[in-house]
Amino acid sequence: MEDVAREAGVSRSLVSLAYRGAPGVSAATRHRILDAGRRLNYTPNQIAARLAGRGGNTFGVFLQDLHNDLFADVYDGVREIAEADGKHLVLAVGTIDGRRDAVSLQTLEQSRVDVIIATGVQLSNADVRETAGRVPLVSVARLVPGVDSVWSDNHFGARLAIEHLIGLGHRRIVFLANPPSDGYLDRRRGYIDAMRDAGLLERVVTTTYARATAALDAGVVLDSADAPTAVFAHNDQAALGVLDALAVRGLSAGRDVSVIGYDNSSVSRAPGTALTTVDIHSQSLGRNAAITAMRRLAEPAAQPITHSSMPSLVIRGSTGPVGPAR
Amino acid sequence: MEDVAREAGVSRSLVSLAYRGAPGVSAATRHRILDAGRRLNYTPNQIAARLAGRGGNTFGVFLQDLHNDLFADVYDGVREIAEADGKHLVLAVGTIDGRRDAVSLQTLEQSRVDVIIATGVQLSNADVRETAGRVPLVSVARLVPGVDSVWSDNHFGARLAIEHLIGLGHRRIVFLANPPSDGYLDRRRGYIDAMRDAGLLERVVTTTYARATAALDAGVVLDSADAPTAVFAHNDQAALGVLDALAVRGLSAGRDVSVIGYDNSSVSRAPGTALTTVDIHSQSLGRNAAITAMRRLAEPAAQPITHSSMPSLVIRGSTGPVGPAR
DNA sequence: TTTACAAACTGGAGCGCTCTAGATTACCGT
DNA sequence: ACGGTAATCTAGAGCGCTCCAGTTTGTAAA
Repeated sequence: MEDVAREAGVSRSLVSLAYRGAPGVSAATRHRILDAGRRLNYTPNQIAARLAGRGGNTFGVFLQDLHNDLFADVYDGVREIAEADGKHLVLAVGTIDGRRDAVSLQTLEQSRVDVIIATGVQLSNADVRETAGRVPLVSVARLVPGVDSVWSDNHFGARLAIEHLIGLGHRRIVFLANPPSDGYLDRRRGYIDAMRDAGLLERVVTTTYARATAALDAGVVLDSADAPTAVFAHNDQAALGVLDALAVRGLSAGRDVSVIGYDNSSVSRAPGTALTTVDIHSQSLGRNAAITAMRRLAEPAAQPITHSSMPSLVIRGSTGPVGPAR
Repeated sequence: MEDVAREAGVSRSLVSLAYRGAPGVSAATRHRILDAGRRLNYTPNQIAARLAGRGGNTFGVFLQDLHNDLFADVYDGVREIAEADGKHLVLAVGTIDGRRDAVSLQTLEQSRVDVIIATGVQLSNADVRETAGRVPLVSVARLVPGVDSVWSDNHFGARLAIEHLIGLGHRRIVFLANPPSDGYLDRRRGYIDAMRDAGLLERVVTTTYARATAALDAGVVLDSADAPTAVFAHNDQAALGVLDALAVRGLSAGRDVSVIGYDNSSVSRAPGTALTTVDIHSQSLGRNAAITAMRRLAEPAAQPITHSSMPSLVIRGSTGPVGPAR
């Protein structure tokens, strides 16, 4: 920067302003500076800028796993808003078993991002709250009491799914559940409540977040004596696993067994998949998370913000009336 | 850090060493320091560390798109190696149309990553070479002359695919191609060469990197008068698009029309998809990219490294003998 | 011409760390 | 007891930028 300043015959400060597009630099001088920079092959040093600067323009984004489309959808939403506002995004990726979550969040913290937008964190509410105590954090698609949350009503969504199945005549409906943990219990509860209300027997089978495991666990259920006529999966990845298990058995989704997912991640939209699912409007969740993050930065001391939204049912080919066969 | 030093009764330098787990700090002192840090709620500042430090432990990773499993696979491979070596990873995500690639790479450059590992860049060879001139760069799954590349022989892979189809009796085989651009022409050439060698007529239909577009373009082909009995897609995403187009038309992949993809991204493995594809061993590509990056850091002036590997065919359910019907 | 005020520009302090070179302490054998 | 080596520890410079508090220049009103 020193060199560029000398080359352009101005002070370092002015070079800084010019590169940031800040006001207070005449058009002619700005042009002269950028030209000099180009001649000297100068690239501003983001790192130094972030150390010296006041901050406020870097968002950290935590994503559980890159193999799950949902998180890509959320990211798209965050990016749309953040980018329009000139914010930088720093990514941290977790693992499907959640074992790296703490480390990944710590990385973001140590990179001094101004706010963390976290989706798919598998830490306990208490742990999330703890990091949120040190750096502003907005939780996406999960309600963490006391922490900014952009959230979709999972209890209601699960109800929506079950009522759809019941409407189709299904009575033996199993819930293929995520590992029980703080913040991810409401879909399960929604299922149980909906089943009880209908006077049906609930049956919960716990699986993991991995598609392959879900396929395995679904397989066991499908092969059991009292196999269900419908399975409600805790998310789309798991539902795809169910579809896998069906395919292996030569069974047809929607005809032989109905399967319904959750998230409406973009993969479920594909005609080849045609998964009936509960839409949490993930991209919009991402957008709202970014907006919430900005609000938080503007007012660091404000009360925790909770943005709730209602999911909706998207009916595709993987659900259908209960057939005579099973 | 100053505060922690005072609290622990040592110098700032020693606090630095203690937090980095560097040698030259007695066990007792280290413990005392970390304890003091905990008491004061201290978190090291990565940004300041990177500004002051010598560098060499931060990798930048460019991924084309989070919706394509291939890139997640590559990332997994990179992460495995990088993490084992204590390297930090900084991510930059492009867009499916490649329009943001230059900006994303610039971001990495400005974050002063020590080396960029790039997969799915849609810039020209010249442009890639230019950034590679300013910051060490290793290109993954694409051969950029003059730039470190970890690459799989696409020409050979395409041949493998076509020969498999020909072996099954197919003669009308269309190639659903990616937009022609530097570095992504070899699958197309491999297809053409293989077809010519077999005395067959080549038919190339260009599509994009988006699954939905591929479905559309495949649909047009499938509906045409001289519809093919097999389609070879430039990658798995496009192949999934073909599967979508088939599903919409009530056609069965493998029975009515054979479809073969490219990449063996993890989604193609799922039993519900069962896509025959060419395996580029993406995770291994990622691992080798990380290793190459380290080599480059160790010897900045060495000749460009090219790591080639041979793809292999993975036969699943989406290909089969040409039927009587079509 | 003088005064006033905005626009354009500058110098220097400081962000929180790492690194180098040197000062201190501990420990060993003789 | 003593030099010598290794293990600890410390002071201070500097990484490349932004920010603050000015100083200078330009321009319009008096």
